[in-house]
Amino acid sequence: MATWILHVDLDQFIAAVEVLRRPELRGRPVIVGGTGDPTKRAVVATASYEARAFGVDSGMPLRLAARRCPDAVFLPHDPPVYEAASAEVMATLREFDAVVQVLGWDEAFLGVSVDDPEALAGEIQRAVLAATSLSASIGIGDNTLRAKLATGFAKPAGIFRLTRDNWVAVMGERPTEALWGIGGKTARKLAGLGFTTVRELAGADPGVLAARLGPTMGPWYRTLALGAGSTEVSATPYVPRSRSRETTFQEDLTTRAEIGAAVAALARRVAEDVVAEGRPAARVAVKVRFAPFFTHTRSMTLPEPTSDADELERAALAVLALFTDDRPVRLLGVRAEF
DNA sequence: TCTGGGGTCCTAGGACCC
DNA sequence: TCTGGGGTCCTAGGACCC
Repeated sequence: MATWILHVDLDQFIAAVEVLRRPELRGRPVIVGGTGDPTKRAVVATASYEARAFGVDSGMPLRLAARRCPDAVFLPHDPPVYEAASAEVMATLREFDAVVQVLGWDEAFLGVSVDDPEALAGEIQRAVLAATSLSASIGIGDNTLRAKLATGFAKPAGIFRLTRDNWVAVMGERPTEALWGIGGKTARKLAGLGFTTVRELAGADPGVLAARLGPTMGPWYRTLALGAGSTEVSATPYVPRSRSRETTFQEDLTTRAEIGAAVAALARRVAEDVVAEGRPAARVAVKVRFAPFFTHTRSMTLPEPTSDADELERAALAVLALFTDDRPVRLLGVRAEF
């Protein structure tokens, strides 16, 4: 039996969960994000395929989404409901003889040993659908990178296999940004070096990449283009390195008093999360996004790690005091690092 | 395009120490 | 002060992902 990595990814997950509890919305453009009011400061969490046909996608400001798709149904983001649906899906995946590594609400890698991975993928899709009424796409790969990218070709509701045998044929002429780990900024830098496609990046000189993109990241981008990825899937529970809370205000804050009060409130929410973690925080960071959209972060190592709400609040206010800019503030955030 | 919230990891410069 | 070299910690920022 051979070893395979399967990447299971739910289709339009958040929108699909919302449609399950409002069946009358099936087939309509549905956009989930913020409070569901498209005139507010917020972005799209997930759009249904019907809404995507209008050019609406995740991360887009709700106001723009409303302009592109005025007839869409806008719904508020409701994380507890998605967490519950996600837990059901993951429990279903764990019923299979597989190592399950959860990547987020709607994704997981499965490490499996089978002769016919497509047959297993089909069984998984049917089991998830039966248990949750949700549709999943499944990528099959000989490592995690290829399995993850394969899912993109499987959507919606399909199965696709990507291995060393078809890597160049499938990926070679695609832009470097198609790789998992290369975004727009890096793609532009790579293009500046003459590497536009995955095939070109695969043939790049690691030394050139290191000089321009850093000693670790530069050569790593080339290995991505070669299709290299981990063959290990780990079920080890995820241990967070930080916990944070942030808020974008509908109206910019302008006074020191209201900014201080908001940071104190965020610090106390973070303190609850730190207590829930059961480990003390070692650093505190404060993020300030000034109008129109300049973001700065300042941080401080605590004299002693702590989980105490008063101490974390005091530390957050001390870090806030390091900011001297008095422009209006549109976002504040507090992060605790362990 | 008036642009969320919650995370991770890497880079680079300066402080500090031996 | 005609003032090296290496290691580690702290901090700010960047890029990416879901």
